[in-house]
Amino acid sequence: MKIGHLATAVGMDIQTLRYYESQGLLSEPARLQNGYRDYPDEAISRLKFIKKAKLVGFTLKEIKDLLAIQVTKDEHTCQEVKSFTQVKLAEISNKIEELQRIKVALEKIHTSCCGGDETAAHCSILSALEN
Amino acid sequence: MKIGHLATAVGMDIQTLRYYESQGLLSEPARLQNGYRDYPDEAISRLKFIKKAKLVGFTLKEIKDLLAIQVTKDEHTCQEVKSFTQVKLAEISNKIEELQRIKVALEKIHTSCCGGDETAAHCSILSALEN
DNA sequence: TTAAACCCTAAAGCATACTATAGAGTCAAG
DNA sequence: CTTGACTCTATAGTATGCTTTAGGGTTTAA
Ligand SMILES: [Zn+2]
Ligand SMILES: [Zn+2]
Ligand SMILES: [Zn+2]
Ligand SMILES: [Zn+2]
Repeated sequence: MKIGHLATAVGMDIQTLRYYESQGLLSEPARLQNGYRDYPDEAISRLKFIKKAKLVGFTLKEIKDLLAIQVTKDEHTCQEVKSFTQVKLAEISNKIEELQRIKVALEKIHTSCCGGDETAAHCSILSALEN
Repeated sequence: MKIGHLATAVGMDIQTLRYYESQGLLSEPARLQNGYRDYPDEAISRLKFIKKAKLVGFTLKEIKDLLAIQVTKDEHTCQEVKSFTQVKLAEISNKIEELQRIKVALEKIHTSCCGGDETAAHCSILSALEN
């Protein structure tokens, strides 16, 4: 399978596939005599795995590690795999908390402003940022 | 006031101040005869404004715009200022929603995994990413 | 006088995940 | 035989907010 075909099959674009290869997420495929990449069918499932993992927030580096486990499942444990989701869940929870903190602070100054069309000389948002 | 003093006063470091200057958040200060920057006292409050604005999620570019309004409050309206917090609130809400979507999806696959120390051959996390 | 502490500029590096550009070879159809 | 579609490599650019590096001047206290 040539790269354009693969890209279409998985809904990614060609440069992205070459980029993933450069980052070690996709192993170097065989080459045709003209030098074109020639992917095996498994490349499709590997890329779908990558897509799903991205959807749940994993970085490419993490996905690379997950893929390494996936191809040698027998040599790894559920514990090991679960620690990935554990860590990522903690990260995401922290991000959410941080954003909620920001949101609350922002809402507070937002609601205090009259939003009118008089001059901002008395604006409580600006005052809040000044003090 | 020299840059080191100012940096200490606001708890930022020197390079950051020079960076802010390069980005137009801090106006170019006067120079001493030896070429050293010589900041007026107002630089402190300006930097505190920047810090607070960062804390509620504004980017440097947005802060630059807010500062421009702040120094000419009379020529701007509350409406105008409030639109900044409005937009930012929407952005943050979206980010939170996206993260919560991810979190739910991740929790789902996380809890389905036994987390045991047998081999990952049957791991439901890997299966979830494969299908 | 000399060493530490402070200041200067310009440019590059970092992290992330691509995206774009330049310059060039290959292939199939008309 | 040429045009368009496809592929290749290598390199640089994007966004964000710094941080680091390199290579030098200046000031102050001992
Ligand atoms: Zn008002
Ligand atoms: Zn207002
Ligand atoms: Zn298990
Ligand atoms: Zn498992």
